[in-house]
Amino acid sequence: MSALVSLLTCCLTFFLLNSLSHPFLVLHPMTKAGRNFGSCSTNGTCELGSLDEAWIIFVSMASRNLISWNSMIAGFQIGGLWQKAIELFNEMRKDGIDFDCSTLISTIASLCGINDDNDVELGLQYCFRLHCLSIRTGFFFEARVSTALIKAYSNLGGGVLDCYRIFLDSSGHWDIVSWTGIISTFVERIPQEALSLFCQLLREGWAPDCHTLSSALKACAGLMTERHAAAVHLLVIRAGFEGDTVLANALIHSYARCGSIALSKQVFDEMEFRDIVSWNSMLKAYALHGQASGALELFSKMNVKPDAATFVALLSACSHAGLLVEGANILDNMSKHYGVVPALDHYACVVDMFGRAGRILEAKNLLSRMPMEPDSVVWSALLGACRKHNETGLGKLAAAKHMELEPGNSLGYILMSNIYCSDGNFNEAGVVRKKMKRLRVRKRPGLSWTEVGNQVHEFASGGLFHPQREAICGKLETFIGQLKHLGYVPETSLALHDVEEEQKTEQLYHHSEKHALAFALMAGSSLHHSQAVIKIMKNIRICLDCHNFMKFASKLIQKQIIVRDSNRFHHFKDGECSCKDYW
DNA sequence: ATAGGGTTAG
Repeated sequence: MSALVSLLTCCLTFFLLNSLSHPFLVLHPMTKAGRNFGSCSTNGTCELGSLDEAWIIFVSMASRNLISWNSMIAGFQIGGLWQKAIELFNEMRKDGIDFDCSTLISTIASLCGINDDNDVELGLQYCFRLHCLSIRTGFFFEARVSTALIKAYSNLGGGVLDCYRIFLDSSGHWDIVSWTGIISTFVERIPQEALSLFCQLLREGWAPDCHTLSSALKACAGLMTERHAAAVHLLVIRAGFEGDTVLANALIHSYARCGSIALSKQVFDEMEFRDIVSWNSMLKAYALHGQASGALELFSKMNVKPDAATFVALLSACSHAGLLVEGANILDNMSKHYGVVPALDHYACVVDMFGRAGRILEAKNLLSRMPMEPDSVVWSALLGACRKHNETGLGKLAAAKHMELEPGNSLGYILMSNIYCSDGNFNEAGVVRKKMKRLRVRKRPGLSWTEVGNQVHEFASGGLFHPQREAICGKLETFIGQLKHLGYVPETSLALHDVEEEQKTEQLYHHSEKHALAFALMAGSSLHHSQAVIKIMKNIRICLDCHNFMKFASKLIQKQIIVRDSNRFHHFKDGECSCKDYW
């Protein structure tokens, strides 16, 4: 009898394996025995035919062993059918079958398949229950179980601290995979912590592998610290992972985000096998730095079939550089020549492109010509354009649409209020502000970072929180005085409130990037902290005044200032910006 | 036989 169960289980596994050899699924022939199942690619969906066949065998089995159950759950997990996986796990427990840690791992991992916001709450509940169950049964202390839990919580938007708690609770059972799991949880939200965990891992004598290293590189990309990226690059070389395509892709991305596009190109050129991500990463690097010609030239050399991301990169490059004709052509031809149908993000790029250039009408026409309903990103592109070119009528419509589609996002409210302000209609502006307050919509606080003396310093708007606030404000004041002699005039027309002129100026002076620059200058006056280039990164877009400020500053201090805002890079040098004031 | 971590994101 048990021989029959084994045989059927083998069949089931066979079908599952079959379901995994779908082209969307990547098999890893080099992985160790027992992990020959492969994994889903990001857009991968399983060929359900074979999964169905596995299911038929599963239900027809008169008796099942633990492996049959586990395989079936794992099949659902890899196929992204998380409800089915949970259901089967529950059924298994109802039948009184003892599960093992593989069962738990697959069930927990299935929760990573949740991609509908409406299911998140439920997913978190399942996650918590499985977490408790793991602790009760002792399986929690299997590194694979706790790592799966970390990933599942993290994917469901759970708190980083909750994830970290799991990591700490399972201490003593860590391996390099659990380290990578917790690092990648931090990377998205608190890159500095991710990097510090990576350092801790090194100090404790663990050997990072390709997975760990690429997470670490992503953290460097987030932090904009080239020094760190270069250090991790050295580790990559020392560990002999130079041939790893994913790692090289991470390096390209990371160097580009750190402002060193030349290093990105070097990594790209030295690669032996470039995949679609390599090309796209390099194209995105050019787009990020406003080098549209570089992007177009690289695209012409591309020997891999372009995908949707390729065209987002190209279109955003055109948008950043104001190449209207090229951009419009690309949008028109991408479907015809390359079989990639324009999606929302492509339209958003082109609406943004026209809008930036002041061709509001074309932006608006494109928006109404789109074959699908514009989403909030498209509307926000139009909104930005309306603000830049004082198109108040259309701006109000765009802001209203944005508020409707994303009532929790401050953007629509703020721009709407700005439009009223620039019209001098302060009453209406106040109404919008109040509505925002009533709905408890918070503006995303502006933050800037800069690295001084091997430390990354964070600045909030208004200089709040920084221990040297007083000194920074003092420095800023004298510095602004000097800039005014060079011709700097504060740009107050876009300030947010209906307050007196003087107060507006006051608020402008406290934008976080100005504080960051003042701090870098203070530190730079002591010789051992003097830097050739000052790099500042910012979480939201740089405003017109700060942009102007940085131009004058670069002239005054005779140093290059590089600002990375949420959108792109600005290289300020001798009073000018690489974006040619077009952004 | 089944089982955890990585690269493009405005």
